[in-house]
Amino acid sequence: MKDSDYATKPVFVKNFMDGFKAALKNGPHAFITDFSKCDFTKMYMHFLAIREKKKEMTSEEKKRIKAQKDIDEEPYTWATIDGRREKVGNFRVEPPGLFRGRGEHPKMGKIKRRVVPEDITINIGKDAKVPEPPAGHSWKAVIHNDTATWLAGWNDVINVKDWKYVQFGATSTVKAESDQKKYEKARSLHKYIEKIRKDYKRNMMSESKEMAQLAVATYLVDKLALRAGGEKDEDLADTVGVCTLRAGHIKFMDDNVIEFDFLGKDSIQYLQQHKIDEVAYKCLQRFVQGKGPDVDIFDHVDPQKVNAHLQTLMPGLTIKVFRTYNASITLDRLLKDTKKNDTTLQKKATYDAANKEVAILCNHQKGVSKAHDAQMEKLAEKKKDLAKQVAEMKKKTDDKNQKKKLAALKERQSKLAIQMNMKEELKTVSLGTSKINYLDPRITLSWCKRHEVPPNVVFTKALIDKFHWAMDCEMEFSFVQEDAVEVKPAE
DNA sequence: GTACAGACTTGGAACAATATTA
DNA sequence: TAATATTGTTCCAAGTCTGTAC
Repeated sequence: MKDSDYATKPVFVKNFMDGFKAALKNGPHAFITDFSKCDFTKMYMHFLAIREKKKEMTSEEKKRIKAQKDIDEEPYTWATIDGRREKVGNFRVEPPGLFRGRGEHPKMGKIKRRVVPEDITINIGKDAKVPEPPAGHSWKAVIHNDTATWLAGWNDVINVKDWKYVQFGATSTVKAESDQKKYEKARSLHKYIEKIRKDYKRNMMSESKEMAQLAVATYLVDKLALRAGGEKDEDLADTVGVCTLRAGHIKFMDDNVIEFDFLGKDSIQYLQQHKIDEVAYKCLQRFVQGKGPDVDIFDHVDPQKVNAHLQTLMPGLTIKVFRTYNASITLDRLLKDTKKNDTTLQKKATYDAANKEVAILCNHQKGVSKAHDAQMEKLAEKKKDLAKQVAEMKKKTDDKNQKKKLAALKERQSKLAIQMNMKEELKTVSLGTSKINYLDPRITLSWCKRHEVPPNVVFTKALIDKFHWAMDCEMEFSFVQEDAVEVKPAE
């Protein structure tokens, strides 16, 4: 924490000091009140030393320790549901520490106290043996709710209204079934999408402000894959989604182009310009008219209303289904460009390019790694060096292998160029999130079958396990069902 | 209709393991 | 073979959405 930039944020420092002072209040160190006079170097060095020691261990030592840890934890990693023994996801409670809220979170730096057995509610079958709490302790409660899938839970110690749950792991039947349902729902949206698009285009012109806002909000959700944007408490970071967009978050440019600039989930900036539907553009101008930058654009609707309207058009449809639908159908469409005779490596590049497109659509970002610039510089050095080698080789007219060597050098040059390009382009784009949450695995796996690409080229072991339910999908699987008519993306 | 608790999914960062390069 | 880069996994914060109570 010391070398992260949290320690430079006043809110963080204040919250931390409030907690720290309270902890010291009745002891011999109660005189400590000023953060700037505190020197945590000794503690820092201590933890640094532990980390160094870990690094120095031989891989055999590391393996031995890991194996022992696995044995110790084994009893806690399984639970039985409907007679099946299945993997538990997060079986450990969260350890004490300092709260690391994202963005400008008003509670960042608060001390997260230890969670004790007395905080924990156990949810277990009526006749099952209740796990023993640690000696001298007892559980807060033991309940038998067989309509919920969580195994244990406690009130979060920072946002007390929130609950934290112990859940089954990604490979479990409950998770697999719900994942499957999610993708089937997104897939069936395709059958309704034309009707829905017609509906919102018509309603944009409605006299009713609520109807018009409903329509424009749905349009933005469909076209830009934005999130719903529920109302948030004051004591959380100020982030927004469609329904909570404020006038200051959009700028009207020429030619029906709108610039969106707001902080979304996890305080990730959404900064994109889009040419949008002419009527929607005019509607938005009307919605913001006379409003200051801090006033809601969609003051007549909220996610509940949008979802209720969507459900009049398709059973079970909600805003987030559009994200899944548009992500999956984009992958489906782009993978069609895969060339039959390409090498596996080239096919993977096609896949990654499609994946990247989806990540940009969903605005999945990551921070630029600290080493990025240095790494790029290194590659640039390499590029220079290669250029020099090429120039020298060109002079060696007496070398009978000159042509061959030159070709090899050129090949290395082009590979390096592609590598540099990719690295720069992906420095802020996160590909993993859409793979885990938005892309129907059957699109990927059927593509693997058709193009003879082993699944582990595009999926990690954990993902292959998570998507076990999709492994035996048909080679001809198509996200767009056969009986569906052709539909173009939202304009 | 609205507010809120409850339950579950989604998300980036940190950390760990593995692969690649010098 | 060590240093560095890349890939994979874990952690836990932060969303969405449903059901219920008034």
